Amino acid sequence: MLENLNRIEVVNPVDLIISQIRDLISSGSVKPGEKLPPERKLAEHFGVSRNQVREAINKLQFYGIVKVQPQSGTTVTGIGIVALEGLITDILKIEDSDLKSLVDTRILLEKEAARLAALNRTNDDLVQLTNALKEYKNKLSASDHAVEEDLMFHIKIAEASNNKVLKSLMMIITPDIVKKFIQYKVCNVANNNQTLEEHQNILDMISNQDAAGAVRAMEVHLSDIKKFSNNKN
Amino acid sequence: MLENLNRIEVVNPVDLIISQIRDLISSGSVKPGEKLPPERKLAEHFGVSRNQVREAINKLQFYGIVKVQPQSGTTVTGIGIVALEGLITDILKIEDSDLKSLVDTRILLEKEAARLAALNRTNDDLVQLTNALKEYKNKLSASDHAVEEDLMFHIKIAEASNNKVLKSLMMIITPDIVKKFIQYKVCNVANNNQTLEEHQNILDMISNQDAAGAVRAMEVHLSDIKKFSNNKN
DNA sequence: TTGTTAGATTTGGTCGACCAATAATTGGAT
DNA sequence: ATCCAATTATTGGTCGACCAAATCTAACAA
Repeated sequence: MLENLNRIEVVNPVDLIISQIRDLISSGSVKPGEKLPPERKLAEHFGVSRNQVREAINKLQFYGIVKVQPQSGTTVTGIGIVALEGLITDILKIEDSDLKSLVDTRILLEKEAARLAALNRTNDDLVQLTNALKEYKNKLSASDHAVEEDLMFHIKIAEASNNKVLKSLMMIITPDIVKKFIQYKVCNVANNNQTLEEHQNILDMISNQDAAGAVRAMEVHLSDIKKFSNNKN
Repeated sequence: MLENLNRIEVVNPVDLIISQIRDLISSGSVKPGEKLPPERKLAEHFGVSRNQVREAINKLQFYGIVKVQPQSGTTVTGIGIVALEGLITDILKIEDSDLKSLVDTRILLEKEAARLAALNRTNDDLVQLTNALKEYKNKLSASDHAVEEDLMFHIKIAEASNNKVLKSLMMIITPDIVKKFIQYKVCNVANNNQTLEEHQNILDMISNQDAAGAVRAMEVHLSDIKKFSNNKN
């Protein structure tokens, strides 16, 4: 019965304003490098309050579409078509993605991170990794729930890879992975002692600067997760 | 002379508030799942206006640290340590990264996207890719500057891969790549006709569902860029 | 004609007050 | 004692007004 009722579309007004401004850019009215009309004009033109326009511009700034300069104006950065193809809503909305995409992509990044870490790690990186592993062990013996420490170890690997972009991307998807894992209660599946051993293996390979070995160790480590995600979706 | 003067630290007040709230979370005063103190209390406690607190909370919501529920409160999501290790500032600040990291990571993502696209592409994907290639060709013959159309083709490949996360990540780093390319004037280096041919090759491989071939074609296509980035940094 | 400067205007940033929806409290009926 | 409805308090959201910095204008001097 109820499912036949149309879902009420409660559209956020700022999202509407965002797409309006987007149209302004994609139609060519305002080209990259040029200034957006002032907030007051936009507010008047759209028939909304200035605060709504401000919030919309704020979001656009987050996405890197525009850059606001106090007491001067808001300029459109030269990112062009890419962000305008109705894609804005896609960026950073990974939470709707299916678990498989998330895990597959994570594995891709993690393997590369392990490889680069084996090649580029400094001695300080090894210390950091060892510490992270130790903290993970401690947390495990205390509370048998150490998702954050687990992921922290992986983040440290990304750091050791000396590729900031890789690290940033991993950090972008990591929270979503945690969310999904908690949602599906993956933790119960994992054997914590085995995880610990696998972490140690990865660390050894990185320590020995064995790139291929590190990739392999990481692959083994993530195989369980991959299996799980394949079953789900 | 001038370089001996200390640079004036013009710290954004909201960033300070953000770290204050972060401390509130990492110190354990507010655990994941619990509610943050109301905006008014926070404003009073920090001795700032409520708007500043609102803006800070807005940013935290963007980063996925908290979730605001109108007329109810702001709850801390369970993302834990990861976002708190002083890492917030790292996320999405890819623009400071060196070109090599950017290009290396892009190549990693692009090869995987090409592989998955060859495996998963639908007929509609082929139409989209063909159109994107055509638009690129048109723009080239008209203006010999078609960076956006070029990248659009790559985005379409990511779409055809049927891995939303991969696509999102590519879209996150793409604007930065464009920026760097314009900065270093990479466009002059590129031979546009050759690029066109390479795009056609990739499309053919994807069309034939030849995964290995698609990866290879993508590798060839990006090899010039890789060479360039290796020389720079 | 050109360069400079004082004033007016426009800009995004900030603030305090008010709004509607939610949550908490309280009072009474059973 | 328990449950429920009406009331009150609290919450994030919205708005219009004001602020200081940047920009523009134009008048004046060289």
